[in-house]
Amino acid sequence: MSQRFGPDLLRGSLDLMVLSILAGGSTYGYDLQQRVLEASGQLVQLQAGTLYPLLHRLEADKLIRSRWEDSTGRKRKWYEITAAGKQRLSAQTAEWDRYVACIQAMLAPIRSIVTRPV
Amino acid sequence: MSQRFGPDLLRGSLDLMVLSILAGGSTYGYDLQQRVLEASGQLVQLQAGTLYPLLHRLEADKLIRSRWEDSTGRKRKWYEITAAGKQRLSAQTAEWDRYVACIQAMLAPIRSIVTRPV
DNA sequence: GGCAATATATCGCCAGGCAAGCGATCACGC
DNA sequence: GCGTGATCGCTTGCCTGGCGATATATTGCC
Repeated sequence: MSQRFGPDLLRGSLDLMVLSILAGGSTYGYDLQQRVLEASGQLVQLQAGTLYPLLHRLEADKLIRSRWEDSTGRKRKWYEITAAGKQRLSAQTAEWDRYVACIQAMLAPIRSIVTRPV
Repeated sequence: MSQRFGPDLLRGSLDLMVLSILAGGSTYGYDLQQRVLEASGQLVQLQAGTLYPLLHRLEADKLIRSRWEDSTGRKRKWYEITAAGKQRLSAQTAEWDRYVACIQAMLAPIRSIVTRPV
């Protein structure tokens, strides 16, 4: 199992991850957790104490919508991305891209200098 | 002037930026602020209330070292990166690269779907 | 003298990740 | 039946760290 990422790194893009997963199809919390884990190559282990407050926040912001479903045997809360959520996703993806480009540019000079491995 | 980045995005990599600047040469706080601003294409405006606590934190962790200097006319506090700081920089750069790759992979599927601009 | 820029610093607010814990349900083996 | 572990949702409290506001002093310019 490779190393996980620090909380501060994740902070910027957990919304992004969740929204992107939901953009690929509706699902419920627990499954979302598994999907993020898998999609990240076991690197992002979304904790329950992180996931549920996050979902509630996104719902409060009308970016996602929820519905209890028990017809599938088990009582689960399904989440679906809204139109506003898709807009946010695309905006946030764009911001992410700009950010990455920005940091890469800042790191470029030192990549050649500090390539001394421990 | 392009849009700035949200605090949550910056949170993951401000240390990285400061260390990378200092790896390129010693300098003092205020100048560092200007350098980050310039190096980021005016996108990262490091606030004083962010910068100084950050520098103190890095110093407490022995990643940088400081020295008051007033021989250059003005009294300024110069910061220099330590050996431990360089190691941290290289480790954090590696983590950043892994993180970016991870997120890019997660976003890849939705890039083709949600390309509907507002 | 007045005012902006330079230079460092601190305080309090607040958002949010996360550990820990809770309660409930379901499947499986014994 | 009964324990055990996975599934499923949720909450509380801690702690970190960016940021606005504010303080303070110096320098240069008009």
